[in-house]
Amino acid sequence: MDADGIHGQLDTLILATLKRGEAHGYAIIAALKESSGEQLDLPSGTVYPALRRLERAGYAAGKWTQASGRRRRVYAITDEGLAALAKGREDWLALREVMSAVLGP
Amino acid sequence: MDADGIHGQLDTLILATLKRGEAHGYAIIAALKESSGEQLDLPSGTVYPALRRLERAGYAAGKWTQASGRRRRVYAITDEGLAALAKGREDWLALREVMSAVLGP
DNA sequence: GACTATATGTAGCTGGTCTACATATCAAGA
DNA sequence: TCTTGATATGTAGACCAGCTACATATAGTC
Repeated sequence: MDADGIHGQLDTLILATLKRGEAHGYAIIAALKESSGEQLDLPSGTVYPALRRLERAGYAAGKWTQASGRRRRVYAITDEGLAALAKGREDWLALREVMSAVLGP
Repeated sequence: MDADGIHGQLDTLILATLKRGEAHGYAIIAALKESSGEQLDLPSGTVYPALRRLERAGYAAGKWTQASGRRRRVYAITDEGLAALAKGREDWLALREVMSAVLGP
C-alpha cells in the first residue's frame, strides 16, 4: 500500500510505532513496513513532515544523535502523544464500526 | 462522528448507500445517519460537493426530479461506480489489516 | 571510483473536507 | 397569518494533509 491509502491514520501509525520505543524517521519507515507485513511503504516526503508536525504539536520530542558518523533525529513519544494515540485509536475504532455498519460485515 | 473522522472514505460510504438504490443528497445524509446507527451526521457542505465529484468522475448519474413541489437531484450508481465501490472496499480492507497489524488486535 | 544503503529534508502542488452562508418549499402550530 | 422547523440544494473561501520530485550528505562495498 502506498501512502495515499492511509487516509488520516498516518499520525496514529507513527505514534503507535513510537510507543514501542524511540526511533528516527528512517527507522520508523522500516518499522512500519515490517509491522504491516511489508504492506506499507511510506515515502520520506510523507513521514518527515509528519514527524515535524507531531513535534510541533507536542506529541513527540526529537533530539539529534550521532550514530557511526550519521546524524539522526530520534523521536520519543510524549505524554500528550500517548493521549493522542489513545484518541487516534478510539477514532479508528469508531470509523471501523461505521464502515462495517454501512459496507456490511 | 462528524465528517472529519471519515478520512477519505466518504466516496465509498456514499457509493455503498447508492448501491442500495438511487437517492438524493438529503436522503443520503439521512440514510448514512440511520445505517451507521446515528453515528454519522455529515454536513451538506461535505456531501453535495462529493456527489458532484462522483458525477464528474462518472461514478454516479444525477437527474432532476420533482416531489411535492421540491426539486431533487436524484443520483444512481453507474457501472463504473460499482467498480469504484469494489475498489474502495478492497482499499478499506487493506487499511484495516494494516491498522490491526500496527495497532494490535 | 562508483554505486547502494542509510538518513533527512524542502518546494510546490493537489484535493478533500470544513465552516459559514444563501436560497427555496412545505407543514404545523400559535 | 405568521413564524418556525424540516426538507432540500448548493456556493465561497480556507485549511492542511499527503503527494511527487528534488536536494543533500555519509558509510560501506565492489
